[in-house]
Amino acid sequence: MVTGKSTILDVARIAGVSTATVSRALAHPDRVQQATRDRVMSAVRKTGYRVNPVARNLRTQRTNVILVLAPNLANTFFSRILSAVTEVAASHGFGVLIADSAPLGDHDLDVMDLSGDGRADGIILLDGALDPLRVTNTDLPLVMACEWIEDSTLPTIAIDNVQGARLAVEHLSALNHHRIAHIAGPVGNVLSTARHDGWRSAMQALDHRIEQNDYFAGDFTLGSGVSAARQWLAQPADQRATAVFCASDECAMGFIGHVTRQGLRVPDDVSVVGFDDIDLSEHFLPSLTTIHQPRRRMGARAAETVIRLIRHENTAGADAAPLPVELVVRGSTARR
Amino acid sequence: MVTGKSTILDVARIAGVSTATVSRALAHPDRVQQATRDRVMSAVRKTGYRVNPVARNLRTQRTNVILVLAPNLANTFFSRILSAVTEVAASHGFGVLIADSAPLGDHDLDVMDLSGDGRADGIILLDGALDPLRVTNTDLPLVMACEWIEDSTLPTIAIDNVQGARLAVEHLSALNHHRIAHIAGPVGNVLSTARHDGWRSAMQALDHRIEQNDYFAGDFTLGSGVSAARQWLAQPADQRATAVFCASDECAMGFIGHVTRQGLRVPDDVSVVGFDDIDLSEHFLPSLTTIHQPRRRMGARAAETVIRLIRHENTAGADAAPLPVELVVRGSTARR
DNA sequence: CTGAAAGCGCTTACAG
DNA sequence: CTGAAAGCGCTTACAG
Repeated sequence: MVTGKSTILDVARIAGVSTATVSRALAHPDRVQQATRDRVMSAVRKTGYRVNPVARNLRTQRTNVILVLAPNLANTFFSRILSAVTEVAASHGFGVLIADSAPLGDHDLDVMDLSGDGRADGIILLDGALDPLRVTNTDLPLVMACEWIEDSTLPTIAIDNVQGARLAVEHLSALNHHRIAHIAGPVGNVLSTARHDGWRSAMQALDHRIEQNDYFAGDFTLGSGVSAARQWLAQPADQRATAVFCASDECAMGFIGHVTRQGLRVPDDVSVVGFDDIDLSEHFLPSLTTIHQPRRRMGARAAETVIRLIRHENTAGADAAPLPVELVVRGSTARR
Repeated sequence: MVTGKSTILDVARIAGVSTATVSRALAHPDRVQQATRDRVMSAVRKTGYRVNPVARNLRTQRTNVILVLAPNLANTFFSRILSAVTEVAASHGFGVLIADSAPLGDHDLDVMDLSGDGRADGIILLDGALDPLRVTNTDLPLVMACEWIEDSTLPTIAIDNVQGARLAVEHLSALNHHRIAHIAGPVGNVLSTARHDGWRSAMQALDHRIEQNDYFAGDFTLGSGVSAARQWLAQPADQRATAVFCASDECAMGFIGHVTRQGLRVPDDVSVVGFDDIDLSEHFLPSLTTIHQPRRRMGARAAETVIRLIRHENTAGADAAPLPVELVVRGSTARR
């Protein structure tokens, strides 16, 4: 019997008790007499009453929700992280709300925004390009995950991107490749920078010269893999890098797709390594050699960390060592 | 100069005005004298004040947010829909919050939940398995998108799934395939059912018999494509379907990946059609023939519809005809 | 075990 | 143009 939205007062009237009792019957059933509780519950059913979360939040100063701010929901990389966050949060009694952080960058969020206090008890920020001071009003616990902010002291869950790049380069080098090109991620992004650095330093450590044409700009997308492939193909065949390390799996797939359609073969004509190990990588043709990121663990750890912060529990180890990455050798790389 | 969280009262005191004036200076600058406004703004800056959205929502009974409930954030299919929703919403002054609808199915959300009134002004529900009566407290405008609920009168934005399946089958038939198998989506899902029906009726209309072994259970995932491929391969080579229509692109990629790794070739040995046209489909090897869904348009239309509902504007045409699908012929299908 | 009352942080008629 | 006051829908000490 649902009729319009009813408040706690409606329920109280029907049950013949005070609103305080209704509230207690719902939140602390043991603190109200059995008979009273029954009357309340029946009134709740009769009215279809549900507590207004906003009113409750305002009163209790808690929301039991964690807000996740992601830079790009169109990036398949985040999905598994989000589901891990949701799971862990649920097991601690928190709900998870997700918002695209891109709009926040544009607008002026000085005074009003999606993320402010009151809507959430804590924030997980996946976007290293956002100024966290602008994201939240001072007091809200905030943890960074995946990306990070240089010189900040925020608790951060991330992998060792430099090491990931190094593993890729060493693998290729061990297969006798010396000319190893790199297709980078978006300029300015911390992940791009770290992977780029890892590539450069590993090349140097192995005494492989980096040719001027072996760096390709990109942005993690399929499309950027395609356009890098075009540029690479435009180089004289005998002067091309024999292997390519891509800043993301999607980019690698774009590269392989284009190059293959142009008649070359991977890995026979060129070896390719990705980064991320998204679900599709093992099913791609050829299956993709890549750097595995523990996405579930990152999500879970991020959730645990904010929750601990929210509860003022010991946070030691929160910003501990980066999570380990792993080289997964599959079909897109071969001995030269 | 940010020091703890400050309230409107702090600002008022510093500016030497009432809280009413602070509120007005922020929300309706034109209604307060220039000089006063300046004092308020400077106090705002000094305190780092941001309005508490929860308090405002409670007072105004509006949130300016739209909540999107998605069944599975790990499904790459939703990302583009979500970004379209976010864009359109932003252009109308609404923020978008996203939540995983899966946990809602489990728990008892009779009394408290993520989606209740107060947190959002309207809901876009992408999950046809959820009972919308339980999702929202009566009054919140709700529109279904992608999936729908049989026999409900909710405004619904969807494509013609039966027609999509039909296009796939007709394409394959025109390429001289008569044995066209189907790998289905999850049982009970409206999309699965519609695509399955479309396959069956198209086969019938074309006078192609459906062999008992030509239906494979699945669930839209890569993995389900792989296991269908195993079953298909287990059939005697001369008794297998020569073409497969998959309920999703991911499933098709899983099928192609496995079958190729087992030494067969697509499309030479078997033609495959997917459904969705996700970003990767054109880059996959072979590129995937599939049914294109206008994901951006669906997201945009869903957003426009809820917003119109929220504003009590004319909703005519909201549940108009389904959006058109389109066959995209690429490399995974060939003449038999 | 239950109720009256205060208060969470805002906004908005209503006066002036 | 500005302020005092009420009220959005709850919860929680505090009495009884």
